[in-house]
Formats: sequence, structure tokens, C-alpha cells
Amino acid sequence: MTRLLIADDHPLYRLALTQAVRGILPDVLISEAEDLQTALAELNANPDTDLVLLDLHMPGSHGLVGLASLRAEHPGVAVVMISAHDDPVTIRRALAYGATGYLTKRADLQALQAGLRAVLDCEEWLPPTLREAVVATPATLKDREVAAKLAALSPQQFKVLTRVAEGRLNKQIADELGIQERTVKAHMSAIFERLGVSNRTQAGVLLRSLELSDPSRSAVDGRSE
Amino acid sequence: MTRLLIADDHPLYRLALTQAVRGILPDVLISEAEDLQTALAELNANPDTDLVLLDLHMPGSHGLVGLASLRAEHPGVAVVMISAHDDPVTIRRALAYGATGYLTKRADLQALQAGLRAVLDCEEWLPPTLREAVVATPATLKDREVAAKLAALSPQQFKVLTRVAEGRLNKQIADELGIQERTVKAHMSAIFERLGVSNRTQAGVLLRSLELSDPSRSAVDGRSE
DNA sequence: CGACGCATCGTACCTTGGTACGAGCCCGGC
DNA sequence: GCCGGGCTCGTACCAAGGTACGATGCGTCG
Repeated sequence: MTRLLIADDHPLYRLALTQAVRGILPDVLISEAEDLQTALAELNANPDTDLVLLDLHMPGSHGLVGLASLRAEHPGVAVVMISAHDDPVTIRRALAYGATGYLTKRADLQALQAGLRAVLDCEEWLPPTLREAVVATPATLKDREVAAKLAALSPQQFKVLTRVAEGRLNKQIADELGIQERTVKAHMSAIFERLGVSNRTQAGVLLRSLELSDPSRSAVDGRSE
Repeated sequence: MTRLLIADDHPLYRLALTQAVRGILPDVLISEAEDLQTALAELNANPDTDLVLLDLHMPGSHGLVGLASLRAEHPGVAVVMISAHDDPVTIRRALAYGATGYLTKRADLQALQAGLRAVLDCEEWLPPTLREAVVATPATLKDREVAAKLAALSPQQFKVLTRVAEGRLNKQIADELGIQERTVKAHMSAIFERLGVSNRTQAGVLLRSLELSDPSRSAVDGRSE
């Protein structure tokens, strides 16, 4: 039985995605999440999930941070990005950080289902109209380095890192993860070594470089942070 | 006598810009810089500079960091961004962080000179083909907040902040700026208060949010960091 | 089985960061 | 002239960060 997780902050779009999936896989198990935190919780509850459809911009995950988090804490599950922000550079970066594919929100039902079929067969998939542009823009050297470094972190180390990037203290991180501060410090030392940095500020900056500004979240539509 | 600074890492493009400027202002004084550091040094040497033409992507300044640095340390001089990356969102962000205008590298000589004339007359100027798209995309709420916070910093505090964002220690910053570590600490406390953060990691992340990924700097063309 | 990596915890020690409170100098604006 | 802010430096103190040593149990993989 295939299991699937749809992570998008728009309920209506989750519904549309659900129906699109059921159209080609009638008896699939589908979970939903409206922010990154619940998405991670869902994956913990159902570690046998096969595929995650992840919105590029959702609460708690601006840009590629969410992708990296999912990949770090659940290396086994495939992640497909979904966004209306069809920038070849962004798509290329998403692939560099471990996305199996990229679905554009501009796609109609047929195109969407074609993409879903492909990724469910464990194939990499990109929108046909963008494929050429994407393969023409190789990943940045920096992106490749950062992706390799982040991939070298253990799941728990990545959790620590995300909290460091929020500016949390070691003590706070320890409380949030239910471990001792000494253990956090041990993780920190390992993180510094693997990321090639020498203190927490550099580590935080490095993770935050995965963020993307959200063009749709402007000052007039009232959707504040 | 008007004085001008051209900051771009391509010597040939600096030459082209110089000639374009001389075409409309024959006896202008022009300085050049190939990275952000020398650009700041040039401004220190010539504080009476009227206008800076600043490339969006140059060594030491990815994205809007260079713009913010110039604006912070020399609030009096106007800055015009120059880039081939004609994204309305990016342009809007540049304006939010204090740019007086935006010149596209795609422009021909006539268009370039028209833009130069406008900004030399202290007018805001955008490429005609992009003007409509830019005014249609208002600045992000977050951008406006960050811009306001950074504008509240004193020049020296901003210098400290840039070094914090590089992961430097207080002692290192003190040595680089030729001051005592206690003074750095005093600046740090002031920075935290004005930025509304509680530690250096958050401050570094905040400044680094001005960075933009450089689409042209890919992995194949050998131009590493 | 044995080696390895992960995650956890332990002790001890030193460095760095950050706050509190105070103070002097210089400069530009009211 | 006075006031305010920026910049600098000072003392003292405590919190937090980071290192170095080691140790345990657990699961995986060859």
C-alpha cells in the first residue's frame, strides 16, 4: 500500500492534489500537513511513507529549508516540490538538495497526473516546458558543497542545526529535544566539523542560505509572517 | 564637479560604463572598484562622491549586502544597482534597501545614458520595460522591517554587524576595526536592541537574508567562490 | 561476530559572549 | 550654549559556548 503526504498551507490546493492522486491511485493512503512541523510529525507517525508533495513556501519552511529538513530526518522518503515559482535556478537548487522532482502549480490535471505517475515510479520528473531550461542551468558550486555537507549530518544533528539557525541557546535546544545540554554541545562539535565552520553563527548562516524570498508574500495582501 | 564610482568586477564593463558616462558628462571624475572592499575604501578616500554604480553580484557582496553596506556607511551618496538579473522582485527589494535606481545590463547605450541622466538629476529610475512590473510588486513586509532596522544602525555598528555575519569573534572584529573588544561588545548590545534580536546568530542571519543567489555563477564555468 | 556510526551522558576546563553601570570625547542641530 | 547621539573605553560579573578526554548502549552492515 502506497502512502503519501501532502504538505501545503492551502486547504483547497491540498484537496485538489488529493483528488488528482486518487485519480491514478484509487486506494492510496494520504496524510496532510499545513506546515513543516506537522509534516515532520506525520512522517514520524508514518515512517513508511513513500512520497511527500512539499510546497516550496509554507509556514516554518521558506524555500529549501523544509526540503533539507525532510531529507535529513527521513532520507528514505522521496520528496517532490510543488510551487508556482517556476524558476529554473530554483528548480535546479531543489534537485541539488535531494528533491526527486518538481511539479508546477500551473499544470492542469493531465500534466499533474503525468508527473505524479512518473515520481511514483521513482523517476525524476520536471515539467516538460521547463526541462530544457533546467538542464541548461547546472547547480552552483556552492549549492553542491552545501548540499554535500548537510547530507553528511545525522538526523539529530540536523535538528540541532535548524534550531541553531533560529538563534536558540544550547540550553533551549536541549529542552526542545528532550536531551541534556552536554549532548547538544557534542552535536555542535560534530556539526562544526562536518560543515567546515568554527562557530554557531557560521553554521546558522550556512543553513539559512537555503532560504528563498517568497514573491507572493508581499506587503499589501496582509499575509504577514 | 560631479564625482562617480563604478563598482563592477568586469573591467570591460567598467570601461563601457565609463565611456557611457563621459558621453553625457565629459568632465566627470570617475573612480573604479572591482570588489566591495575597494569600493568602500574609494568612498572613504572621496566622501564627496555623488553617485555609485554598483553591480548586484561582485566579490564580497552577494546580492543586496553591498547596497546596504554602502548606504549604511555613506548615507549621503546615491547608489544605482546594475545587473543583468532583471527580476521585478529583486529590483523592488533593491529599492527597499535604499537604491536610487536600477540599470539593466541589457540596455543599449541610449537607454543606459537616459537612465544615467535621470539618476544624476536625483530622480528614481527604472528600465521602462520593467517599470510596470516593479510597481505592481510591492515590497515584502519583512523587507521593509529589515530595511528599517538596518537603517537605524550607525555606520560603525553596521561594520560590526557585517563581521558578525561572517562568523568573526568579538576579538577579531576589534582587531580588524582597530578598537577594543569592550567597544565591540558595546556595539553588539546596541545592535541587538535595534535589530530586535537577542544574540549574534540571529543578527548574522538577519543581515545574510539580503543575499541573493547568483544565477550566472554556476558549477561548470569554473568561477568558484 | 566485529566494526562502525549514531546518540546519549559524564567531568573538567577554558574561552567567548553578553549585561550592567559608568564615563569621557566629539560633532551637529536646536 | 546646551543637548543628544555616536564612538570610545573602563570594571565587574555571570551566562553561554566550545574543547578534550572518556564512556555506554544500540542498531546496521559486511
